[in-house]
Amino acid sequence: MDRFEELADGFKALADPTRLKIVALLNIRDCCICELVPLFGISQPAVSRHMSRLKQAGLVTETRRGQWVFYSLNRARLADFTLGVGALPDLSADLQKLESQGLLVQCTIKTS
Amino acid sequence: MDRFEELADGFKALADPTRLKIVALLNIRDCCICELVPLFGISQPAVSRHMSRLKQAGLVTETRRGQWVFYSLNRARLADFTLGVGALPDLSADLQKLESQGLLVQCTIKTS
DNA sequence: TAATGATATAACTATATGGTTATCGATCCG
DNA sequence: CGGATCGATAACCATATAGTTATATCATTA
Repeated sequence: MDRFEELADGFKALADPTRLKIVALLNIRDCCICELVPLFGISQPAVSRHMSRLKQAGLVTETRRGQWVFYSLNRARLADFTLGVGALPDLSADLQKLESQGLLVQCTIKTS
Repeated sequence: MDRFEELADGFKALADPTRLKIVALLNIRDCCICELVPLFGISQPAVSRHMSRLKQAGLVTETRRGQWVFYSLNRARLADFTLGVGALPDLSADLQKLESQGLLVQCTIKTS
């Protein structure tokens, strides 16, 4: 696969509004699938597959903590496509809404 | 359409290796369709539609000169998606190959 | 061990995408 | 005007994508 195909694949991973929102959210805080589901109007498997796509593009990494899998933004990789994270709208309000609804996971388990 | 959809549309325009090559080429020199066709293994209508996609995303502008339509890179717009043009491989060699084959248009008509 | 909860995967559907060939429109030139 | 060239559009086809529901996998906990 030549460089253009590699780059195109990366852009494909970013070429979806839901995945861009995921990136914007992970820029604020590591999240697990169950936190993201109520934010988007889509099913858990749909969120999971979006995350797989981001993972395959190297844009996120995962860490299992107990029964949850937390996803982190790979900012260095994101920079490869030089999407300035600052260019994304701030979604703090959405997270705050989740928190006010008690939907944020309070994970006390240490990273394995 | 919210900001995320707008951004996603822009990334979609960049999420194709042929279009990335077109961007890389336009970064070197304005081109018309007939110059690009022999560079890619695809038909003239296919190149034309790729260009439409880039045009719709605001990434290129067109200028008719006689029977040719020259396309220019909108670098400011490209910066919106902050793809550093420098991140793209240099395709000068391809253009030189075209030139050596006499396939570059020598347009003497002034911009209308 | 059994039940529960979080993710991932499978199978399916509808739409989007990227290619083709055929054809239309516009411009230039004899 | 008539022919030739460049580009755009139309119609079609194959594949990719993003969603769904159902189910499997893995970890926690009673």
